[in-house]
Amino acid sequence: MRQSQLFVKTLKETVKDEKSINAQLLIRGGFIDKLMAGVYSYLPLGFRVLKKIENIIREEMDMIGGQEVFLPALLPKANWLQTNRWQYEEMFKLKSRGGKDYSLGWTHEEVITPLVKKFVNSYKDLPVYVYQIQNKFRDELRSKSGLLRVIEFIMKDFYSFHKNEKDLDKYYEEVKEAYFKIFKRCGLEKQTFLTLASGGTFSKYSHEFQTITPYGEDQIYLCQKCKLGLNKEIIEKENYQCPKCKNKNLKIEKAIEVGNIFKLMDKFSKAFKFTFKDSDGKEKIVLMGCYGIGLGRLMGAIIEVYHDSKGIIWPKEIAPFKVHLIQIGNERNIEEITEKIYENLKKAKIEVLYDDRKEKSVGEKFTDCDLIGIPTRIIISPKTLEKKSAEIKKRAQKKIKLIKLNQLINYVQHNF
RNA sequence: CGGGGUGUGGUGUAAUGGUAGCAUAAACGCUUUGGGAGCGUUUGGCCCGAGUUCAAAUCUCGGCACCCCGACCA
Repeated sequence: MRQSQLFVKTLKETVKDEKSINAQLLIRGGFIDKLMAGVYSYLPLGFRVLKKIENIIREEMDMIGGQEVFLPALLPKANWLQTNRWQYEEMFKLKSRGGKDYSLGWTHEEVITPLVKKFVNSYKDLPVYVYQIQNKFRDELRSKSGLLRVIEFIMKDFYSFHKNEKDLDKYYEEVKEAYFKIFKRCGLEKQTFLTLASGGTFSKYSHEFQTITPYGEDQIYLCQKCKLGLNKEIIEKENYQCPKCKNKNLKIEKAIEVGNIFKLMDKFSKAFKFTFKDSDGKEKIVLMGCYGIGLGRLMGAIIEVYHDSKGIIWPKEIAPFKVHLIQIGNERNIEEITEKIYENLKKAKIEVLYDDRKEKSVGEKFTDCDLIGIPTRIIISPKTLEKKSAEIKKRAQKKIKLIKLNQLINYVQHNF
């Protein structure tokens, strides 16, 4: 993509109505735009990142047998009455002209449970794994911290249906592993810890995936021995000791909840009378699990972890582009050479953002480059051309390297 | 929802009752090209409404919006 054609421009200064790092950098870099408190538009660069995250999640969910669907966001009152959640405070409600009540979906158990029930009669039909990636609406009392707490957001919600607890337990562990893979691919492997949370009425524990950053809004207690995280309710219940390894050396860390998984057990299947005929001929209740990841929050969390004073430092797999190609100097031979490199990078299927802006000063191009945070920077300038080379620098590192022009594409293909 | 704060060109700011100014961005021209470069010209603004006053960006009231802390977040 040519930077000269990007309709969104970077901002030089911090905006005054955002304090959080993720919002500042995303807005200044032209990744997102705020429509109102807690509601953001994703702009071309930001949408590319979002799609990268979405695809990672999709691949890992498909890998464990997930079947992707797309459920409505506009939901009927009747289903919420059935589970007694019509009065839930965080739910946005609206009325049609004819006076019918609707809600915007803040979670989808009330849709997915009766849907799957329509097709499942026998133990032979189980288990079922279904997920979607879709907008959710939650009437939070206070949106805050940029993408970390919003009222409209894109969420991957995954639901599993099982014939018994053993099967649910086994699958729950598989999802846990898939989640670790997702966070690893997003660059958060070292910072993200499985954390025990209260399971509510469903089971003893639920699990959160907490990413440690100084700017997190949650607080967890990380066991220094087994690296299990505990939230506040749990440590009080467990008497300030890790329930897994009985260690008492717990360190308080600030963290962002980037995912959570629950065993719903029969809470929703009961409400919708979702039963099946088991192999012993008996009618039994279906057991459910649910597994969520907020995509925007994950994106925000990544920035809270990966940035410096100049801007974002995207992890490789979710960066909007792999390479930021920058032309310095407007002499015709420089332009011709850079254009050719741009075309060759595209032909080699390397995602490239090409700063072909003629009127911008060198300093501004560098500043924008650092702000946008694409992993690899390639510069073509009179200086590099003297040596028939291009300069390569990684965003996360200081050292620069000259690579001969005729080896450039090959080098990029094999090293990044 | 309780508390605190803030609304001035696209962005960032100044003017505290008396001519709305500066920087930056944008447009045009010329120069310039390894860390937001220079000169000249130009365009564009007081969140909304009511009130006080000779006079309101400034004071009062109401509304709207945004940020921060807390509560809330199966």
